[in-house]
Amino acid sequence: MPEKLKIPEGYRQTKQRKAILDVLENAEIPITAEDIYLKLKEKCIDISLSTIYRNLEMLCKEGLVVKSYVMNEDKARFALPDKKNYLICEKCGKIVIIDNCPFDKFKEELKEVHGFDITGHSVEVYGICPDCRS
Amino acid sequence: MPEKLKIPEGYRQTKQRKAILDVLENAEIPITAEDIYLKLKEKCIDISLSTIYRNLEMLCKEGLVVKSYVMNEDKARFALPDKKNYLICEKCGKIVIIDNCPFDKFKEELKEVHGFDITGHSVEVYGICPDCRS
DNA sequence: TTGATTTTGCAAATGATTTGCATTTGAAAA
DNA sequence: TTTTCAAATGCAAATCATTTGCAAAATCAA
Repeated sequence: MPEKLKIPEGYRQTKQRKAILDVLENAEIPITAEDIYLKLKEKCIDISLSTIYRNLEMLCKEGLVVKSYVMNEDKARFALPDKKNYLICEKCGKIVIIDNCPFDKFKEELKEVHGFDITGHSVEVYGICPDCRS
Repeated sequence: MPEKLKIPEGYRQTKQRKAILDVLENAEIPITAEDIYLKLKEKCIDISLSTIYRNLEMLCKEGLVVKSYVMNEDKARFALPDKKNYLICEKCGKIVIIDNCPFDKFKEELKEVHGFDITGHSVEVYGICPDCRS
């Protein structure tokens, strides 16, 4: 049961904003701006693409959403932070979320070696999914 | 001493192709198509951007080059596979290559859990570099 | 309810990347 | 070496995701 995300302090509660956040909360995998547009259109919520992009930008800046790119795709994908690490099948494009990303263990080591304070990371793993292998 | 990369079998040896590969071999970090264009212009090698993009696409398909995106940047970066994992400073944008990516150890686990045959991965880590912290 | 301010929608602008096509070039064959 | 032809290039135009300007609509505090 995912706790409902709140629109960050200082921003107004618009129905578009809430609708976008709602789509992101219910998405299984990272989705594109257009995916959001279409999903909302299905629910008869009319919203302009620029509004979607503007909100996505705001949500990323506030850290509620993470933007990423998939190889050979020409558009950005957006997801809540817990869905930012994923496997992509090179054949069919299927995306599977990696839970419990082991990368966290590596943060300390990175800090020691490079002196960076790590604030976040994004992992994309490519492979062939079971369905495509057979 | 990096061994000179060879243009893949089945493709012609053009001077543009060799020049692009040469720039990539000498790059410390992932670079953009335009970086390549400018670097070659410095060396008085005139080449069109479309040729660069076409070759980059080919090199990616052949696995000699890896494409990636950096958050808040609007263009793709390209690098040899050994430079595909990196740290990015959120303040100054500095990029530092991660050698010996620990992710390899995780491949087996991913295969077991999700059934994917892993073919590659890309890791971007964000943080604040030592210079920007102080 | 009002008013100041934020958001939105629309259409136009942007900018990286792609594509069509005529011309040039590499390399296999003669 | 010369010939031959598919592959590669350069240029300009086309694409297409994303951004931006601006007037109208919506939010929310007073």
